[in-house]
Amino acid sequence: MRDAAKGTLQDVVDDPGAEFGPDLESRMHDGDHQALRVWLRLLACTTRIEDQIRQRLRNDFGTTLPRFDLLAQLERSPDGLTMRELSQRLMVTGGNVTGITDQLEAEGHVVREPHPSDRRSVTVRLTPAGRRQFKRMAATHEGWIVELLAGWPPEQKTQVYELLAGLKGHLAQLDAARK
Amino acid sequence: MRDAAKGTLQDVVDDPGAEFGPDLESRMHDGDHQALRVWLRLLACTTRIEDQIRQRLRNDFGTTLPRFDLLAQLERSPDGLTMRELSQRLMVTGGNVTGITDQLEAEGHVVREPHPSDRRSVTVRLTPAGRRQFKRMAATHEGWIVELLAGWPPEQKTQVYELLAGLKGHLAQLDAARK
DNA sequence: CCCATATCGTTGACACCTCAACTATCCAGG
DNA sequence: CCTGGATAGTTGAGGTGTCAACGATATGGG
Repeated sequence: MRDAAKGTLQDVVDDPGAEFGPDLESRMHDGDHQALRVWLRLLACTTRIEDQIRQRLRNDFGTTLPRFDLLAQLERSPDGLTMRELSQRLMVTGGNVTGITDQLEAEGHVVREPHPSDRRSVTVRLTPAGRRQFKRMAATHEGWIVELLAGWPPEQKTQVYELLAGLKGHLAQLDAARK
Repeated sequence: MRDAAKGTLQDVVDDPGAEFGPDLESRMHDGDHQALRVWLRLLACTTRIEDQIRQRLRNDFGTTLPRFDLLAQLERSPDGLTMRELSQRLMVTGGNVTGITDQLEAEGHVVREPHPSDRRSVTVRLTPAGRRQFKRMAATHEGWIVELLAGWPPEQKTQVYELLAGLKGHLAQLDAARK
């Protein structure tokens, strides 16, 4: 650890990470590994964007990000999804999906229907009101994302998108190897 | 919306985002804006890494990510930090910092001390035990990050790091303009 | 048919996180 | 001095998230 002559580190060390005010990156040390620097910056950016979206969803639509996310998944699955499928797609636990679905059901945005062939299972479906509400939010939401990501010209967005594919593939591979 | 002849979109549309199994990106539509695609992939990657770290911190050290983050901030501030400073650096609310500090204080990892000149304020400081515990975790943690980001060769890490600087600057600018 | 095993969804305990309200304290203008 | 407005930290309510335990149902091997 802390091998100052590591070579590949040098190209990134010109930036101690303190140029945009104190945030997660302020936990960085000069000798820290390149990967840690990248990770903290990635995390800081993602968190900031997520906070913006959460706040705007609250102010403009009186809803929350997880509710919006669940509606978004249902909206592109006209036949509905099981709790298990929702859990996988949202990358959260089943217990969590139960709670969010309870909320959305109480609001009248989704319904739970018995699964035709498997009595353990439940199919969650968008109501017409839920679909309307989602469509109304989705357009605005997309505008927010465009605004928040305007720090990148289109070519750079493409570049990031493709770089992230590499990371995503590696993470999926680790996941598969871990089982 | 949904202008199929937008041109700058084309370079990224070859990838419907369904190649790594169902996750957040499965909420994508073919006509969606490039920014939305980038955002969902960014979010999916960050979430996956965060989940890994959270799980390993739990299994190997019986602690949580927010507690680790708070210790990390204190570790590089030998004179301690006020609740306000912690709140800013961790990018969470003050009430949240109160709770996490309560936990860490009960565990004997940090202490609250009265601020010398401002009686409203509190200085939070690492105890020797807290410092030991953090150092033990930090080394392992860095290894995890290196492993999880191994999907990128060093040049690509540098590239991402620099691309994210642009985004971060833009977001900080939006923040400043919004007040 | 029966049973071991696995899966689906829910529940409860607990941690995290935000917001809004509140107390205590500081500070600047009168 | 002293009063109004800002700031530091805490509290409580409520949504989000995890994990572990649980009942109900499915399924495949005897």
